[in-house]
Amino acid sequence: MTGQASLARRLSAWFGRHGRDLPWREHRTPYSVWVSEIMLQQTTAAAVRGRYEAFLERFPDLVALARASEEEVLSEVAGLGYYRRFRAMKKAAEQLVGGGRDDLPGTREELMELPGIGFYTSGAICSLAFSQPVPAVDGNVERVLGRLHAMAERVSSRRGLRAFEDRVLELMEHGEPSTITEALFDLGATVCLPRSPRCDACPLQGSCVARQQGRIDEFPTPKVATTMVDRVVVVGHLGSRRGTLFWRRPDDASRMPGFWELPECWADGFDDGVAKLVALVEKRLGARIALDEVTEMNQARHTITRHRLDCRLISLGTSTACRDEDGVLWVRDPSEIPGPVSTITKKLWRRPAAAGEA
DNA sequence: AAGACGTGGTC
DNA sequence: TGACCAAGTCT
Repeated sequence: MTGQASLARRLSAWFGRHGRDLPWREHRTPYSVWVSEIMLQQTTAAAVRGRYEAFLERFPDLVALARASEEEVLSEVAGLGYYRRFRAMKKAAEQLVGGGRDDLPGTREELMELPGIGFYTSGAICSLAFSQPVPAVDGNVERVLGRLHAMAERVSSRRGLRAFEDRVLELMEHGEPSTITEALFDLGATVCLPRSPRCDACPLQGSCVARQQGRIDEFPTPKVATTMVDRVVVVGHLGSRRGTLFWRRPDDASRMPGFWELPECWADGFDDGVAKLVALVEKRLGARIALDEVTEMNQARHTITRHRLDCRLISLGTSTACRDEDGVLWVRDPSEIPGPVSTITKKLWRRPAAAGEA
């Protein structure tokens, strides 16, 4: 009651003075909120800053997004990671426009029926775009409220999420929903930091249970670290009169579906990877590749989720006769590719080592 | 409910 | 360097 009202008031006042100035807060429509929320999923504000405006310029509204090709959309966001979210967003736009709409629906239930929109994003759209009292519990909110109330649960469980949403709802009874949402984001991002929080700058310091108990570092309860796996990725450079071979990853690939890349093969060891890569390329192109001696052209490190990758670019020589088929392209430079290009391929290509000639 | 999915930045 | 983190969703 008065406790919650006081928290909401302090939070709102703090936000008025210390809230961040961000591009996606300038003019807000349901569509622009949606776009920014998708881009910001598991992605730093710094990374999104450089991409948000270009995206909105290229796809200004729901109808433009629905009309665009998936290749165009992925090209616009290549490098941001977690590409399923953008494919889902594109599908959702098609569904909505195909159903005769020209903007997002205004209820959490309808929003959550759309691909790529879950509890968090539906709450963000409802509170930020429609000023509805619907919680949007992200990592910031989990940390701020987890410490404030010394909550042992995590939002990863259904019960945990419910508990956090209930706390946000209490605040929203005493404050403007969009202000509460953004204040919690910003407090988490600039004051209630994961490590070394700046508690002396916090408007809620007097009410923070974790702080009173000297247990700030115990909330949220740490996740179990996932163990990393080392793999080798052998990547092949195959030339012809028309340039270098690139191909398109299948639409049902678990990683980076629809992205263009130099042929690559994951393996436990280099030699193993080379053999697999040669077999793969021969099979798909119907070509014959004779490697008497492997020449390494470039090398790079890359990480994909829990995989630590040692990426090696090797020369597969020059092909004379290759059949053309869908999803295969010969180009002089990756920039000529009419679609999104895999980051590994870009890393290996960008730094053609001294021996890049073959 | 745990694990997959990208990438870049920080301490 | 390595561990951890960033406005999550889906299976």
